Amino acid sequence: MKIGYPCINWMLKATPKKFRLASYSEQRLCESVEWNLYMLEKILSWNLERGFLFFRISSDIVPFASHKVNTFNWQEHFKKKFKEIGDFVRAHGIRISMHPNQFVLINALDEKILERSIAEIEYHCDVLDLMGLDESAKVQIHVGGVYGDKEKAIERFVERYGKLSSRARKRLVIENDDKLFSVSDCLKVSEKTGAPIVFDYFHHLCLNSGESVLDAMQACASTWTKSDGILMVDYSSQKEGFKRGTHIDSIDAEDFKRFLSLAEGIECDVMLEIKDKEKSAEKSLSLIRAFQ
DNA sequence: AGTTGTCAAGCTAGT
DNA sequence: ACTAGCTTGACAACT
Repeated sequence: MKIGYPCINWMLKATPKKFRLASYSEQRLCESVEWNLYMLEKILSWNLERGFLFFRISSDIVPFASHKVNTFNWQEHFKKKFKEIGDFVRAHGIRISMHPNQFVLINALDEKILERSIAEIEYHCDVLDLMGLDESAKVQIHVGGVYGDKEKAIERFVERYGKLSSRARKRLVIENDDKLFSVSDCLKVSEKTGAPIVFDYFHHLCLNSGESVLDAMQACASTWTKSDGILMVDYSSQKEGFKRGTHIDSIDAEDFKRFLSLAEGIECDVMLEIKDKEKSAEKSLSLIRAFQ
């Protein structure tokens, strides 16, 4: 079981450098990407020293990567650096994921939204391909919107999925969300597309069809083939006193131990989606050691 | 130097 | 009709 956290390391003050569309320039873009790649290297070695072998790379690593304003061939320009980081990742058996944001909706009704979504997915694939990572490095998205008819929304997802590039289909995985598409909905999508399912533990507690965590998790695990690697799990828990679905600021030891016993025996890599990032990740490692 | 409004993109539920 | 929330800060313009 590899443990990781998403995108940011607070201790290293490693947050991706961004800028506004209005300030776009090639120089600004290059400066940002250069910094972001430098920080990514820092994070990955920091992680390795402490035993974190799972990491989610921020979608902001290349600002405006899929925006039409960006005509710069950043892929070519940063090829060497991406490859170098990818070599490090492979040499140490680090697992990588990426998670495009909520604007990526491949079941959108609007063609323009679909077009932008595909461009964004292609960008994420570019990053992982440039790093030279195999198919176990994934790009995770949610099924998307319901648009008043869940069955039709699923059908649209399946149809659109079939038209994606083959490299996108190799990387794309779907994740159950907390409001619209549960694990059982995702299973329907997975059956028809072959896309593996990332099991989101917290989302499953928010939205399910009555299945146990174990059953849901096993069902998700069975959607991953050998080349996909083992099941990816997103872990978080409820921030008490806030509305359902709000992520906790710091890991809840009891809840995490409960998760560990529920997940016992299922091979998986766990991403801790918790606000204080590496701090909770470090706590989780000591909880895991105590658990074993 | 410190504060604050706003940021590429969309959906849904809640006010 | 409008906003918070989502993977959520931090850029950039203003005191």
